[in-house]
Amino acid sequence: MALYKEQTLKVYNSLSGEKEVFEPVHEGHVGMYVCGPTVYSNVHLGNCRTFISFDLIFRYLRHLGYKVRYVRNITDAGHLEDDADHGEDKIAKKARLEKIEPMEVVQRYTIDFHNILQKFNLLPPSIEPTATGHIVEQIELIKEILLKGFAYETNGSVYFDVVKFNEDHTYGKLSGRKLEDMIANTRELSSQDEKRNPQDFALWKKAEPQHIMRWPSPWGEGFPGWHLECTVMSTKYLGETFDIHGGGMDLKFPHHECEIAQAEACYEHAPVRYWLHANMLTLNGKKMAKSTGNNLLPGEIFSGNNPILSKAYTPSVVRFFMMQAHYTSILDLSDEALLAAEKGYLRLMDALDQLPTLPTGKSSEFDVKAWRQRCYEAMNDDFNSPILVAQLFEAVKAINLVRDGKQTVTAGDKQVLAESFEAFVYDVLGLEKGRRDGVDTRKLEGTVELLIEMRNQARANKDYAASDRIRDALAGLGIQLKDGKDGTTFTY
RNA sequence: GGCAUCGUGGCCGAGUGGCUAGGCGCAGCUCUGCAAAAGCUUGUACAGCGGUUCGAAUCCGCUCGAUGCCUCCA
Repeated sequence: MALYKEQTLKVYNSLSGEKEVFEPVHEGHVGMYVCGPTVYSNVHLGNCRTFISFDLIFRYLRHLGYKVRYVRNITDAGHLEDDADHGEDKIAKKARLEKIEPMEVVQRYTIDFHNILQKFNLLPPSIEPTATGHIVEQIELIKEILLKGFAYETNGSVYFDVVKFNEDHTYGKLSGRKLEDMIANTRELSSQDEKRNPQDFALWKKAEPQHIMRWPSPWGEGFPGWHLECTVMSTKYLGETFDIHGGGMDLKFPHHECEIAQAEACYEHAPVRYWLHANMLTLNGKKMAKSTGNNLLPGEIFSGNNPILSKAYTPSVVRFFMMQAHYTSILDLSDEALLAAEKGYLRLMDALDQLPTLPTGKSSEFDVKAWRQRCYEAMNDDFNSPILVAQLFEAVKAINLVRDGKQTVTAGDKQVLAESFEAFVYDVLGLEKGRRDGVDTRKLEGTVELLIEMRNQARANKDYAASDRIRDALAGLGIQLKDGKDGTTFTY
C-alpha cells in the first residue's frame, strides 16, 4: 500500500492562509509547477533556497508514493526592465552589453543553473520547458483572452484588462490586495502609458526596432509579456486545474496574481489547488537579490572565497543548513550559522556511518516505530524539516548509546531504524555524504590509515611526542582523529 | 503612504492557550597518556505595555523594531 494512504499530509496554502489536507486531483498523482529562474546571470544562493525547498517537497511527495509530474520552467525570453529602460528585457540587455547573441546568454546561465543545482543534489524536474519554446501557445492564449473580452490591443501591444476582470472576478485574492486600494494608491508615473489602467499588465509587447528578441504575431513583431509563459506551460503540461503551484514569496504579487487572472479569464475556474510559497534567504538581514548586489554565489560558498565566510562549505552542509529552517520562514545566512550547521551535519553523518556495525540485543530501549512515525508527522505538517532534523538527532543519540554499549536494540528494530534513517536523510532531505570534488578519497584514506597505524605504534611505545605530532599535523590539515574503544577513526 | 509577515535563551531555529523541540556554543562529569570525538548533566527564553482567561510565548489591542511586496526579482 502506498504510504500516502497511511499518512495525512497537510500543506500551507497561501491562497487560503491555512494548512489544508492535501488531496490531489487524481489519486496517486501530483502535478506541481514551480516558477524557475530567468537565466540572465549566475544563480545566487537565494534562488537556490527556493529550488531546494521545492526539491524537498518533490522528494517527500515521491517518498509518500505519489507519482509526481514536476514542471519547472526556464525563463529565457527575459522580463521587462523598468520604465527607465524603455521596456528592454534583461536577457536582451545582457546580450547587448556583452555583444553576444541573447541565446548565448541563456545557454551560459542555464548550464550554470543546472551545474549548481546538481551540486546541491536536486532531482531534475520531470519537464523543464522554456518560454521561447512556447511562443505559439502564448499567442494562442492571448487570442483566447482577447476573445473573452479581458484584453485589448494598443499600438501592437496587448494588455490584460484588470479592471474589467475584477468586475466579476477577484483580482488580488492571493496577495490580499484590493483593486480599489491599489488604484487609490497608484503612484503617478509620468510614462505616456498605453494601458487603460496602471494595474493592467502586458500579454504581448511590441518590439522596438532595436529589440533583438522578437517573434511575429497577429499584432505585429513583439515578444510575450511577463506572466504569460507560466500560465501557458503549466496548463499545457499539467492541465487547466493542477495540484501545486510553487515559487518564491516575491513572486506572489504581481506574478502569481496575474497567472490566476489569466487562467480564470480563459477557463472560468481557478487553475491551482494549493499555492505554496518559499520564503527568502537573507544576507546581513536583507533579502538576497541580483539587482541590489546583496548576494552570495554558490561557487563562493563552496570555495570559501568571500569576505563574510571563514571557510568553505560543501553543498550538502549548505543544504542541511537550509533544512534546519522551515521553508516558509525567512532564513538569515551567516558564517556562524553555517559553522554550527556543519558540526551538526557531521554528527548526523557520523551516526549514519555507525549504523551498519551497531550491535544488536534482545530488547530495544528506543521505540523505533514511534520515532519513525514522529518523523512522518513532522513532514506531514507542511514539510516541517526542522522538526524532522530534531527527530533525526534523537535517533543519533540512541545510535551512539547503542554503539557505546549503554543501550540495546533488537535486530529487527535496528533494520527499521537504518532504513528509515537513511530514507529520511538521503531520499527526503536529499543530503549526501562528503562528496568532494577533485579529491581521490581512496588515496587520502589509505594515507591517513597508515598514519593512524604509525601513531598507535608510537603511543604503544609511549612516544607521545611522535604520536601527538601526527595527530596535530593532521588536525592542521583539517583531518580529525577520533580514538574510540575499537580503534581510531577519522573525519575530514 | 498602502498591503503583508515577523520579533523566542550567547547564536541559529521549531512550537501557537496548560505537557522543558532540536542544533551550535558555554560549563561540569565519564572516557583518554594528554586531547579530540562520543556519552551524561546543567540552561525555564519568548520585543515592550495593556486586555481576555483559572492559566498566554501562543488570542485581542496599542507601541517600538525588522523584513518583504506595491517596479524585474527565487
